[in-house]
Amino acid sequence: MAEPGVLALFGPTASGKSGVAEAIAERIPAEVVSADAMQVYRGLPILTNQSAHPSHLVGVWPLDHEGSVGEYQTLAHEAIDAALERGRTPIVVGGTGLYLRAALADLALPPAPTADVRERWERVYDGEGADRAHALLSERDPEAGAALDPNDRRRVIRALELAEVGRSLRPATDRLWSGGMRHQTVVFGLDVPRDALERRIEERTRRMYERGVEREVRLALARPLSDTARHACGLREVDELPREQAEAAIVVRTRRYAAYQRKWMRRIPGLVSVDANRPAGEIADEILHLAGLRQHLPAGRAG
RNA sequence: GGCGAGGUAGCUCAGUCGGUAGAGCACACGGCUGAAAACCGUGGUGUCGCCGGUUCGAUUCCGGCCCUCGCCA
Repeated sequence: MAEPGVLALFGPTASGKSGVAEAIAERIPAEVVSADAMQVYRGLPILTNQSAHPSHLVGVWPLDHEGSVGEYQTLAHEAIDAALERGRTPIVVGGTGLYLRAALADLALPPAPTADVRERWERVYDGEGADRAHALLSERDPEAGAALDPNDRRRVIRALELAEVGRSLRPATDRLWSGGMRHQTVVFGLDVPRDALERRIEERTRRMYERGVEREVRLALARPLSDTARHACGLREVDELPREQAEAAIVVRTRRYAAYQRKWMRRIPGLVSVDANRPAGEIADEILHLAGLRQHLPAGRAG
């Protein structure tokens, strides 16, 4: 059996993904590739919980850059392929389900909109109403119209943009999770019981303040921010609320995000679930064993 | 101790001129194709503080008690 070319790690916030990736990288020649829509940004390392361990696609975009999955996909493919060429195992570590998927597969992403086209459809949606915009969409792209709720402003506008250039938001093929991977890949899901995760989230939030998020956020907000970066969990809370309230609000938001990530975990086909409520080294050993990868430097740990 | 306000969902609160109740947030579930830590959809999870009275029927009206907050002692 061929050894897997790519390892992927997915799990909710605070499930210990980066620690496990790091432990794997200590055991085999590997390179970590991040699949996280917020850690790609440079300037909020504490808030977005960037790890000190070297990793591709962490901190590569300035905060005023309007990022996208499409752009990320290209960069991720380059990083993964380059690591393979160096004879190292890429470990794709993600928090963001869509980004992880884009890194591993070849999503046929439709073209990006031009600014004026988007603006025009936004005006239609906001000016003539959701129902009118949705009706217009149903005329031009009945399939997309049927699939979307008129209230889904973002997608209705996007679908109208695509219809204008002869594309569709609803291509018949290339469903999000049905396509194949670009390389031989095993995806591991890190599983942590909810109450344990809750404690880790609380702990992490407290530490963010000890490490100086308030200053970090103040500096970030003093400069232009893209809409994407503006949505980082906790940015508003740290800025607008006193510490105690902000901490509570961030814990709630992070918990909700973790639930959302668990949802993604459930729909990744072939995901191998791993108990992550134990030391990172143990998890790394199990993952390497399950993936059929031999450890190169078992030194003091050989069994 | 006296006066006043209040006790309804996990939280903040609305409401029922007597027919066992509903918003926001939280939570659960589902969707998602160049914004994904985003966006959209579905779902009410409840001893209406406790005990008694009036009533066919009380969370609602009456009495008592308990608790919280404020003001005065």
